[in-house]
Amino acid sequence: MDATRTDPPAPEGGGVEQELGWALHRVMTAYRRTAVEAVTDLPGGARGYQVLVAAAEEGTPSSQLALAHRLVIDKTAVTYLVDDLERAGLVVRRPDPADRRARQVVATEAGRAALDVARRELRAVEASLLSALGPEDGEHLRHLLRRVAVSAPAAAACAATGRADVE
Amino acid sequence: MDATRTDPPAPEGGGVEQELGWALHRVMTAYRRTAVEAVTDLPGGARGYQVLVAAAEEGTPSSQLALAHRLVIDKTAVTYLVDDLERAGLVVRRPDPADRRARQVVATEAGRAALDVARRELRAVEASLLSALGPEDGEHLRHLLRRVAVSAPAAAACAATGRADVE
DNA sequence: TATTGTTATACTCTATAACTATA
DNA sequence: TATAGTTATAGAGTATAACAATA
Repeated sequence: MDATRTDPPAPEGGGVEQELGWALHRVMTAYRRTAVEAVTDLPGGARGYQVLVAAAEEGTPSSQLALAHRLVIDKTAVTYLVDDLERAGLVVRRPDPADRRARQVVATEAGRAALDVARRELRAVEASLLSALGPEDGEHLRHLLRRVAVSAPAAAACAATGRADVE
Repeated sequence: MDATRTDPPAPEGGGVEQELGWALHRVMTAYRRTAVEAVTDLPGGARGYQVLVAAAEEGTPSSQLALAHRLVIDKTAVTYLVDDLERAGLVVRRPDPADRRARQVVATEAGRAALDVARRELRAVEASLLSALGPEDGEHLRHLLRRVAVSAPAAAACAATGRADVE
């Protein structure tokens, strides 16, 4: 940093630094910032990466709507992301044999290769983000975050599924 | 939730659920979603709240630029947020006696009152978000997040301060 | 009638550059 | 020349509604 800054002196107890929202925003911002650089080759950036991860899973022929629910992004965004990934040859849309409305998104060989590369770079970025914690606390943070994420109501699903009972 | 969903069956080990980015995004989304409802009275939503928190701190006559650094939002956004908060009578801009270019942002009495209300509602929202963890693990997660947030490079400051040495 | 996927549209947040007034 | 604040603008990300095809 600079030597002539005016903002470092804020070590108080009641400041914004104590706010959960502040910490979440700051971590999220730092993560996004470094992550987009790590997966800059993938269409759709960090979100394209998540779609690719889901598409590369075996045994889970995800429909686009199921993808939207799991990734907590709007189904309209999934359309764009899959468009871009498909154009890049990383995934393909297959008709669902059981439901002719639905289309399964699966990764191609090129997609899996690209995913491997991206995953490695992303893991490095994550490690550097969590480097302030030791490896143990870093793993602990991942675990706690995952628990909260799983328990959090994916409220986006309400709009995505067209539920009308949530006035 | 609904009884006829198709996405719950994804309990695999290698899925997106293992991704740090997935957990962060999902937690952040859930937080933002509930937080904006909790502070719906405040101009600027969750970010307006953070500005108000900083403005209400004693002994820290924050300039707008210092605010931008701490909150990791662009200085141009601070202008809008302070505009709205000032129009609502929650903060005022005071000239910095030591630097006629700078303007200190301080909360008014009404601002402090609104902050108290908002803070209470936000604390309840946070508790419900972290309710899946016990009170102990919840506190632990806050602590770990804070450590990462503090250590994370506030890269936004580069653009905000006009540093030119970062290619 | 309800759901999957698509398109169109708007709104928020973010990022950058250009401008002013001070230093 | 550099900094604090403002304004304008463009780009992501997000949200909603409307539509076609299918269930």
